[in-house]
Amino acid sequence: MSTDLPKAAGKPAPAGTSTLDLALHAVDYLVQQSRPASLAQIAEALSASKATIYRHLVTLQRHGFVRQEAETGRYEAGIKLMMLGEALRQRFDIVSAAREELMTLRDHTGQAVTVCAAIDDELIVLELIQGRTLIEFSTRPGTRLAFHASAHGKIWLAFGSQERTAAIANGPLEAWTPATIISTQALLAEVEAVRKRGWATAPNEVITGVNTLAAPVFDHRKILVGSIAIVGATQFIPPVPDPEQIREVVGSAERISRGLSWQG
Amino acid sequence: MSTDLPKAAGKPAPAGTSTLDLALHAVDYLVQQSRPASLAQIAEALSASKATIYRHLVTLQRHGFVRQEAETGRYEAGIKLMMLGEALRQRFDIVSAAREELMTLRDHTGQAVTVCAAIDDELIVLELIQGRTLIEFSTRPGTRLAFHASAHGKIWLAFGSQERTAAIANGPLEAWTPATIISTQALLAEVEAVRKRGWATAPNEVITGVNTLAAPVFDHRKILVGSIAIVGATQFIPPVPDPEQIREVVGSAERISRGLSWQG
DNA sequence: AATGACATTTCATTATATGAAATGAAATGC
DNA sequence: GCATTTCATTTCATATAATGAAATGTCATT
Repeated sequence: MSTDLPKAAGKPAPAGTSTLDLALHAVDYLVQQSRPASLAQIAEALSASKATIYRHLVTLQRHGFVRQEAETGRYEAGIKLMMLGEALRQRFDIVSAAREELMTLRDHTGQAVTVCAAIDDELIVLELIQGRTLIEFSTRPGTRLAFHASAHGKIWLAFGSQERTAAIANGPLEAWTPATIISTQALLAEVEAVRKRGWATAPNEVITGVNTLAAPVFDHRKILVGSIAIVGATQFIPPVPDPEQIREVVGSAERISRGLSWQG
Repeated sequence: MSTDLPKAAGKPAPAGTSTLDLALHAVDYLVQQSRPASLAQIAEALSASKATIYRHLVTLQRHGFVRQEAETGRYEAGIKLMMLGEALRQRFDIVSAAREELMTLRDHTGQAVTVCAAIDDELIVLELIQGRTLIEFSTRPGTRLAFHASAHGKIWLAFGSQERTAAIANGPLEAWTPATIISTQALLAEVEAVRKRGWATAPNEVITGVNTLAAPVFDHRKILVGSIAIVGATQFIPPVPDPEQIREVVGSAERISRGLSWQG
């Protein structure tokens, strides 16, 4: 019974480095904690010895990923993570290409404006410009959105890769609110409708009382590279938005797309 | 970006983990690159073997710190860094305590509003609310500011720890523009003036043509926990700001401080 | 002074990361 | 269509480098 098929069932050798794995778990742990954690606490949470964790924290600290409270000696996540996050955000062409247009969109509609991009199986907010009323939930840059339960997500399902759309539609669809679409059929129908009309909404699907109106941004190859949206209370952005609002959002998206075409 | 020097004379053993050190350097490298990098390229840049780097990248990828381009197999920084950065930002009490007040401040002044906090020897932007005119440079959350060359920085020098103020004033003072204060004496005099009047400006000191007007936010123990500011072109925020602008900014800062007192 | 709660260091032990070279896979050139 | 180049990936023997238990240092609090 020679079962020497390496990748048959389980994974005996994950082919990585366990030292690094432990250290990264420590970073994750520290980010999750809202208060600085003691060395013993971290060691216990990760089932490692204090000495090991200590050495890793020293190295992480040298790199700025972790910082130590001067008074208590406790450890917490380092602000370098914020700097790295911002550096990463800047890499998306759409962020710089869209700036002025997004300000105009906000001023014309009065609503908050957001920009999203999908990377692999993650949909992430890249930009938020606050409108007249304060929108805080699920809109900060760095936030992850659900493909099936957000207007941005529907844009990506409608105009992004078909593989992703199939995978998402067939996967489990979590209900964020009672209005979230959780049936595969209903989702595919909605996505088809979005593709036809060129814009998407998600009234009450992320947070009850909040609606979003999104449109796609394409690059010079007509490949989807981002989505923009206005976000606001349902009283300002109705489930069926004003034609004027739709015109503004779709028009902005088209102008940004045109701007991206020039970069060849 | 300078992480460490080998400490020529003092300590022969740096007391860390070299494996982790290498992996963190890889993350730094990938964040700095604007394009995805090949395995060989990373290995060469870090003077390590491809096998080693490969294993580290696999582990980093499992944790989301790194991602691999599907087509080319090249590696780039992962969006998890953005998510961690945002999670970290949320931890600052002042961010949630100040939200509504900042919106009001923006609407009253029409200018962009920023919030900063200092951690150890870093001054970092935590929040930006765009005004009527677009302000982009040195104002994004996650950006690091110079203590001696920003209105936020002067607030921290005036109302923060005296050790830091002494260290910064005696350290090298880089000139960002011709107007940046680079003399220790001039800086200390300016800081003293800021302490007396309760607000700070930095006209043309960060970027020529841009001015910032900042004020301190204290917690219930009267300890400085943040600074808020309006940022705009010098034509909107003159080197000597309007009394009305000063009243708005200082008033907002005081109301946020009052809000923080209730959290005991 | 004595205690306790913590971060830090030491040190022997071996588990584990390592690099050279082989392999596989996919473009590119002739 | 075959040879060549350029990658990422895997293998494997070896020694480096990470590890945990326990000792030490440090700073409060009693």
